[in-house]
Amino acid sequence: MGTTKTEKFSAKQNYMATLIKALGHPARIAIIEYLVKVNQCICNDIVNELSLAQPTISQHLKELKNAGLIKGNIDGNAICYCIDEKSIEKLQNYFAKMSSKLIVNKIKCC
Amino acid sequence: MGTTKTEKFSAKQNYMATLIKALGHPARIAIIEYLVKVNQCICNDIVNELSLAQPTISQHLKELKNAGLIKGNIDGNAICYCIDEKSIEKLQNYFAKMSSKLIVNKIKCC
DNA sequence: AAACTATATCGTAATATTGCAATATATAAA
DNA sequence: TTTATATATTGCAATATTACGATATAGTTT
Repeated sequence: MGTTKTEKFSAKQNYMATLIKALGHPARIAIIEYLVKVNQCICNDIVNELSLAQPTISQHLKELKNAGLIKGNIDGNAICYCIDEKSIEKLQNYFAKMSSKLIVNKIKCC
Repeated sequence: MGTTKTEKFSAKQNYMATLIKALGHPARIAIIEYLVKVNQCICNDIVNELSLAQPTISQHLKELKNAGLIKGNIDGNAICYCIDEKSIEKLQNYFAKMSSKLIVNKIKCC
């Protein structure tokens, strides 16, 4: 009890849920939006931009990275982060497809 | 401690996070995909489609409804659920805008 | 090497989420 | 009006998430 029953859903459904869940927090939305704006930055830039403690930002970055939403490359003693565009494209495609299906099926609800 | 610091983020960021978070679970992804396919249905149809207990489905429907992703209308002794298309459109627009910004800024990361 | 900078990890408290049995509520059908 | 059908709510156990101080790790600068 208490754990998500992933085995009951398709691999695609679980994958999309993971990707979407990683963005389901305002701090991570803010991080992604900041990265879109500045293209690339180091963790400390985000710590200065958002007012959350460094370990908190680090933890959010880890989740975004695990989900495949961002990439991180070592750059001296810092780590340079940027968006993994493919993941955003996947999200865009997912919702675009869903939207078009909704338009086609447009039958008034109930 | 332990609570999301919503006051540190913009209303738009918090709103998008709420909408996205509601979809960040495979059961809710499956419910939405099912609703896209069948256009409208009652709770019991979903209970039969997914293999989760009725109270679990009811709880997921509540979350989807609170986030504004679905609508529910009383229909006899049942409740007819359908997708609120506006919310899906918002998600589509959000990621489409983000994608186009990423294409414009396309500078190799790090 | 010592001091500085940047980030990750550990540990922990507070809180939230997930899933379901039991039960309540409300309409429909017999 | 009893029975059946459909959904919501309550209560609870298991687990996950959020946030951060303290600390570890690793490269940079002086």
